[in-house]
Amino acid sequence: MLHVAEAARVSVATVSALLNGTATVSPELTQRIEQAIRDIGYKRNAIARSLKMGTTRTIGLTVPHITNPFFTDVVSVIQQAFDRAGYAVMLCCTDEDLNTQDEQIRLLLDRMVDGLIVARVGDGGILKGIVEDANVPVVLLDRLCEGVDTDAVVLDNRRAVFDAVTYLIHLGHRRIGYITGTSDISPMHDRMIGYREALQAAGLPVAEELVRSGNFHEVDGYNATMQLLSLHDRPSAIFSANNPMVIGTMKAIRDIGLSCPEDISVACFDDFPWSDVFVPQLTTVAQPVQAIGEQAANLLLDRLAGNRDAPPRRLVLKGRLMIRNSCRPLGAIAQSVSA
Amino acid sequence: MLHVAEAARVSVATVSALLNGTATVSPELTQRIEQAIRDIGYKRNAIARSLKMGTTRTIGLTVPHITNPFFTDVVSVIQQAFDRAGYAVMLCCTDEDLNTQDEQIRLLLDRMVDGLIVARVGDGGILKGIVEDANVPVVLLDRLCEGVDTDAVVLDNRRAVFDAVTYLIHLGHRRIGYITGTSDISPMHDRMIGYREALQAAGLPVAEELVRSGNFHEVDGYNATMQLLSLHDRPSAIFSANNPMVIGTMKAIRDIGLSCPEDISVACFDDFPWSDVFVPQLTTVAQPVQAIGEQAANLLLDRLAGNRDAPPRRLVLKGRLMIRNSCRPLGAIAQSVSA
DNA sequence: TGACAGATTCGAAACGTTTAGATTAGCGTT
DNA sequence: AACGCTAATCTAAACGTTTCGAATCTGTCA
Repeated sequence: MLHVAEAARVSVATVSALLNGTATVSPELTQRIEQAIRDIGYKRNAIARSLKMGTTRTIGLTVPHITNPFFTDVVSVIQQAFDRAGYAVMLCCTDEDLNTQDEQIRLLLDRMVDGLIVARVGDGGILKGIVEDANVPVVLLDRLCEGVDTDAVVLDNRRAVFDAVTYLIHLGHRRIGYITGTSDISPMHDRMIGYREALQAAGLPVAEELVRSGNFHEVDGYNATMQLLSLHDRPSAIFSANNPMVIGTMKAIRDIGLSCPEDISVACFDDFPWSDVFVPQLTTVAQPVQAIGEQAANLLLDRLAGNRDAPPRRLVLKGRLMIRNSCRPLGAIAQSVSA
Repeated sequence: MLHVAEAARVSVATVSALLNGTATVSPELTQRIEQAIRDIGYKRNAIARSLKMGTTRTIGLTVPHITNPFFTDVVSVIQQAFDRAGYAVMLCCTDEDLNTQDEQIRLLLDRMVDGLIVARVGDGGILKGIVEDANVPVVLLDRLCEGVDTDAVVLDNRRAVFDAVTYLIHLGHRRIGYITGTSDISPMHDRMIGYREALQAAGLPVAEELVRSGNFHEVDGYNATMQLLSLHDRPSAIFSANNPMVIGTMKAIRDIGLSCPEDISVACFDDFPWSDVFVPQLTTVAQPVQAIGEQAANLLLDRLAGNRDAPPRRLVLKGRLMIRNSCRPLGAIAQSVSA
């Protein structure tokens, strides 16, 4: 900017005024300055600007795994929304590890991000302190956090799983395997409640051996399914907690020599584009990813626009059961259906 | 830092020296300073640091679509690599649009990223000028760019498609539909050559009506497949350019009432975790995503480490044909196989 | 004619660091 | 006692902006 100012024979203050439109500058100087900018190929240094202004127009976004299609989609939506608003997005993957998450958040905070969207991992960590300091607004995505009172967008997980399990029960299933993620995050907790309530509502027992948990990876789903399938009285249906884990479930079913839905019915959380192009077409609980991403972005953008001291807002969205053909009717129902 | 210095009764220079280890500071002052840092909860402002140092320890990464699993995986690997090196990653999606890409790159450059990894889109744009200015190192990912001479990591696309099509020919297929992306980017160009060469090597004609192109989206794959399937003499096999497009292909096959591989064989570019868990298990060309991401990161990290004027390096990696059961043998071969 | 208002433009401080070079203190030598 | 050397610390300038308040200029009006 100094060079531009010299070349145009004006002060840097005038260049700045023109660039920001903060004061009127005469046509003549405007012309000279614009010419100088073109000649020099000047680009404003956003770092210096950030330092002075105290805002970077950059936000931080952390997710456990970007390769999980649910997060991929949400990240994509969020990125677009902030892009439209002129913000840059720094993306971090925490790999479901609390220490990693804390490091990443520190990294982002060091770089003075204006706000944070966090699909958190583990419990606690530095997140709580950050929200309490209230220097940078934080929006929780997908997962609430005990004792952290801030804006959040989540699914009605309890209800979503309740509906899915109830659907399986209506098909005649009595022993329904349930594969969950690590229990320390809110969605897994709520979904488990939905599972139990659905069984109870139908007067069915909750058999603890039918509940398995894993750390969200394909291999965890595989192992959990193997365990379920080698039970003496194995389940006739399995509900799996997310996309990577259901892939493990399908592989386990294949490897053990069974097939879906003939021998075992499968449903899972999270829908994806190819859910219905292969055989079996998977019955899933679709999350409104577009809405989730947009709402999270909007909550943060609203804070960034200055609405700092409104009370924390919590948005709860509804999932949608996508019934396809990976679950088959059992017993009497099967007969009436096939009749 | 000023407050810390005051609280510890030292100068800011000493605090800085301690923090950066650029000079020895006495045990006594060290202790006072550390105490003050704890008391105040001081965090160094990376923006001010960046301004002074001229480096942000942040890189920019642009991809056409993060929801394409290929890019998702590569982004994930790259993000991890830079995270390990203490860099932050700003992610942008260009949506296969040159103007968007130019805007995003400008946004990143404004923010003084130290380097750029670009899976480019369209042709030209501001990319060329940036590489020539040589202020920030650029690594091209997946796609080369005419006239832009810089580090790059790409696949041997010609060879990969040559192998895949040759495989189909060996199965007895003679009319092989080919669905490509927009032809202005290098991989699509090279792959097309691979397709033609494979046909020619087998003495087969290249029928132009069997070649269709689309803009990488599911719907484009759907439309292209519909066109291929409604040809008078329809192909017995289809090779589809990427993951979203092959989903469209599978949907079109289903909607038209055919099935794969019985009526039509399908293969595609890019492998993904669930390629082999559903029916049919897709035959694909797997790209070494891990290696691609790591190499791209390494090239850039090397430049960032100061190796600025080494000549541009171009890494060409090999794809791998993953043979599954979405392609069936035809004619005489089919008989000998089933015999 | 002189004072005043409004429109432009400018000088300089500030944002929070890093760092070159100056200063100071401590200590062994001669 | 004077000197030089080393180690520790400090002063102040710089990075590239924004912005406050002051300065200048041009008319206008009493």
